[in-house]
Amino acid sequence: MKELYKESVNREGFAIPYYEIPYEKFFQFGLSVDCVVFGYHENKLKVLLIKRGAKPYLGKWALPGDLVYPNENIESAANRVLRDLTEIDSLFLEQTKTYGQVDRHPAGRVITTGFYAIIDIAKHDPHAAAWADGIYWVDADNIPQLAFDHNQILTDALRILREQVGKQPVGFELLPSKFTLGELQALYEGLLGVSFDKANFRKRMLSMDVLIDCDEYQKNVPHRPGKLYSFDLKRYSELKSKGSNFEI
Amino acid sequence: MKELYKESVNREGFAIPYYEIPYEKFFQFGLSVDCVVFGYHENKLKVLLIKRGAKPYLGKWALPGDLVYPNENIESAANRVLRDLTEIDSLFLEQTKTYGQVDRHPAGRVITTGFYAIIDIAKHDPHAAAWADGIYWVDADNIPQLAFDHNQILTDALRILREQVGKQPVGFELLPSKFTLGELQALYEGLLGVSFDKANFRKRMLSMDVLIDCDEYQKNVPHRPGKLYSFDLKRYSELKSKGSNFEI
DNA sequence: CCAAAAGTGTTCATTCTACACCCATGG
DNA sequence: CCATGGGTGTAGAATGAACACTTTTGG
Repeated sequence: MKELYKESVNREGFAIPYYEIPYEKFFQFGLSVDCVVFGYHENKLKVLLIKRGAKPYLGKWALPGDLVYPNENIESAANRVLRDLTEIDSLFLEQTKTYGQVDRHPAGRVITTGFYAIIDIAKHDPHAAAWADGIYWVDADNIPQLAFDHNQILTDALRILREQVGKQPVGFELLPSKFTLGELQALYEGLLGVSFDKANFRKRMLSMDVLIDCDEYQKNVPHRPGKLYSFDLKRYSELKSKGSNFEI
Repeated sequence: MKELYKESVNREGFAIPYYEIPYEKFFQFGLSVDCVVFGYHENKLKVLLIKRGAKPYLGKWALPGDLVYPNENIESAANRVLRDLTEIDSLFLEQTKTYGQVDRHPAGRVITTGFYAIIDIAKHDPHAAAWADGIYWVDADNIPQLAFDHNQILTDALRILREQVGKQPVGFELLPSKFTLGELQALYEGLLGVSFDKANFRKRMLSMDVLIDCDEYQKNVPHRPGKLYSFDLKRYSELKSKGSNFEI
């Protein structure tokens, strides 16, 4: 590949505006998106993995992702991938990082942009899209060997999720719309791998003023039923724009 | 452009492994890097801008950047751009975000990955690379209209810098290698647009244990000379890996 | 009755904030 | 002498950690 460049472009030769250098050499990149989809179930953080239904890495574990079409924005492509899996559209979806090692894709120079998404497992039942032979929720702390550089992409996404969860109420996206403070605490503890004092955790959460008291209680639990809360997105946005940071 | 895709690929038709679909349609992307280079001078945060020496946007203000060569890693390209400007190699350089609006580049589909870098203005005197007609330090709070979507890229980089500066000692990269606590405080205040109590700021900084007392003092200042400190990168890395976070 | 998890109050230590005050230098 | 910024100590407020205790449900 080295020769491609040497043959066509002389670095010092940039007195020629690059706009007028034969462009074809530069327009050889492919672009893809890869989504790290997080869910939470039975006290454990899960990641959605597929078994690839296409070469290369046919039959191997991978992150759901696809090539971006030439007429498609990157974010749209990521949304499309998720829609193909979950049938829903407006998910929490955020760019993580872009990966461009020259040799990361066997078929040529493919750049990939990572995204992370969060979905409520109870509410959505993802199914294999056309490009996947199967789809599975895998424990985030027990990830198999993945295709391409997907282990790296996943590790980075996990780090970013953990950074965010302590600073924004990202956690609420992982829970059903109504939840108890105990469930919320278990979630945070699971994500961050630490444990909090119950009394202190509640005080902090309630003082953030982003929880709506639903005036409802758990039912059929073999212990005192917990009060249900939901997340006040509107209030959160207001406070956020005023500079609050929601540190745990 | 819409037709390109429709003509060659039927989404439902992905029973055909995409690896075997004519690949040319997907390998039409160009990739570039754009660097937001920060410096600090006379109590003000500056950004390095160029006047473009090439079409498109010839003669307009822009961020320094260039197309990535097909055999070149993204980070290497960003490093190359900076090296062309500053003649130095190992700068603080970090990816920010990737931009891929379909119509962001008039010459075709060009994705760009943003980076931010920090250099000590006193130590380096950047010069126009071949692709630029001129190069200028511009006040970060007074940025002109830039080419492409560079205003967006810059805004994002600025936000990320501010987020980082409160959490990591990024600030030290902006100062000369030996500095007084007063200079450090002025830097933080300038970056974040807030002011700190002198006594408290010093206590916090010194308690972080990442400053080396140089046992030297300022000279020829019309006030009591301040003690000079330098940043202990090694110590910082140690503490960082143990989980310290250096919040201000 | 017990187990299990909800929910609350209080103490003590730590950290943060504000502010007052002294110090060393050039002019 | 003054102006300027360097440098430090302390009181009181706010916050955080630890822990003990009560409550409500199902079994």
